[in-house]
Amino acid sequence: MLSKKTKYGLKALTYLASVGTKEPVQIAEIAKHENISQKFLESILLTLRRNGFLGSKKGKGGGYYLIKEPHEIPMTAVMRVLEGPIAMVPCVSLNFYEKCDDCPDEEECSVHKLMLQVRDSALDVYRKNTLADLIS
Amino acid sequence: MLSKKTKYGLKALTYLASVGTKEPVQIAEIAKHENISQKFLESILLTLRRNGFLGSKKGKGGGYYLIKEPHEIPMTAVMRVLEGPIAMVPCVSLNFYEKCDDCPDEEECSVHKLMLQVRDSALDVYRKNTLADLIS
DNA sequence: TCGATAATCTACTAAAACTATAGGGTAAAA
DNA sequence: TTTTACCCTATAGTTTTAGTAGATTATCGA
Repeated sequence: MLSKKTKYGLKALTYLASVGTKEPVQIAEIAKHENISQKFLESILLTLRRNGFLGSKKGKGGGYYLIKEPHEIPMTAVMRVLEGPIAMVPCVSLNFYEKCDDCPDEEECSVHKLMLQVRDSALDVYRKNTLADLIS
Repeated sequence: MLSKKTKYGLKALTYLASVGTKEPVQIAEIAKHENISQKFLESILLTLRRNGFLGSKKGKGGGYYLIKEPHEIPMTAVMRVLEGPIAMVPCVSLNFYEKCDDCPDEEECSVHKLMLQVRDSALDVYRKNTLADLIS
């Protein structure tokens, strides 16, 4: 299940992209437009800023804005920051690999075999979608 | 993240399939072979039985066994029973559809648009894999 | 320059939900 | 009467989803 954090984060990014301008947009405006708890959104936008997706400006006329162009923001990057690993099991993760402690042989493991395919197919989708593709 | 319930369930099914025979296999044997907490596995096998994947036999010589042939068990069915909906958001779920209460227009929603593709790609994988495909 | 105001930033807390597991007893089959 | 699945309950731990309180920084008007 997709976490609300990711859901809200995606919606916020989409909103910022759809606004188009590089002018800062206030948290309150995003929260209201997308029906998101403002305080929760606050922390989400913060992590998006810390990870290089957003810039921010304090004080009057402040807010958040996209640093890059929407078509330069692949969903792989967004998902990894908001939702974590794309793989459903650490043993098939590209960026967060971990060996299963219960599994003696990865090559023989049915879960590994299946989840490798799932990861690849999800990766395909996330790679071919940028933020620009999600705006209608 | 894949739950351990699903992981263990898949491993148990794979083990039963790899044994080949229709003879009942005890919970303890499966648990030991796959390094699974026996008590936890117990409840997992129970739900697999209730959902028509396994048969069981009590008493001496009892245990669990596959009801169908491995190639007749698609991963879609297994995943839906163990992990729940394949979709990451209810609004793109085929079998568990629910409207988002915060989202005014699904057609315009970026999350909807992205997760629809993710669902379809995952569905592809699960549909073309049966239990038989996971045995090496 | 000095405050007032507007906004982000930070840390702490907490309720709720979910996950994984353990315990103990019941029922049925051999 | 032994062996096994079955069933119910509890619980520790983790994650999620926020809410609260205030600090910090930038802008603007006087």
